[in-house]
Amino acid sequence: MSRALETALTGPVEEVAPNLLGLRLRTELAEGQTEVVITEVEAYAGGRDPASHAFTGQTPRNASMFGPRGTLYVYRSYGIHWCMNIVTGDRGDPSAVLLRGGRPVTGADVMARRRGRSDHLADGPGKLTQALGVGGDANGTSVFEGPVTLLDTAGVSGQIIATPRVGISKAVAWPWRFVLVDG
DNA sequence: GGCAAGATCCTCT
DNA sequence: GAGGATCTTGCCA
Repeated sequence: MSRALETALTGPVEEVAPNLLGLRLRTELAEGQTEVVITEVEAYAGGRDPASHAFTGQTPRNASMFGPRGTLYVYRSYGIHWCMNIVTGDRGDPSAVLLRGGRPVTGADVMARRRGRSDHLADGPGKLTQALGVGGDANGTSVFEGPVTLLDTAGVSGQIIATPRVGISKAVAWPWRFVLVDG
């Protein structure tokens, strides 16, 4: 694993979240290798964030958010989609970054097969997990060990903008959504 | 044991 | 632009 990557995940989640933009996320499964550049994230600050799933404390569902830094928290959204977070807090601190979107760089054909279409492969939380083949079995695994692996930046340049978060009903005004735009 | 809400996506009009 | 699909979790009785 890369010490630099672990350092990039260390600190207040709202400062760590933009660090993830431009990094690569890779899965290597039977269907083939797929890799995206992370272009959209949201910060969720666990116990001090009313919009976080961990705000009311630890439950069986969100237990992986209380794991060590780099743990994946994967949950089912609206009974249909999977959404993926990377834990950034120390063990016991459920701060995490929701991965909302990415740009395919490797294995776009594999993603298209998984998605059943060739456009909009990973431009949303549910689409990203589907394109990468990530599901509930990845919950609790570490991005430093796989099967979902966080990799260093591909040298992507761009501008980072902060906006309010999407799809939540609490603390909606906090500008904790970060987007990488071409620069 | 029942109920309400949810960090979404796709199709159709 | 609007609405339906679909199901798990957590809370309350």
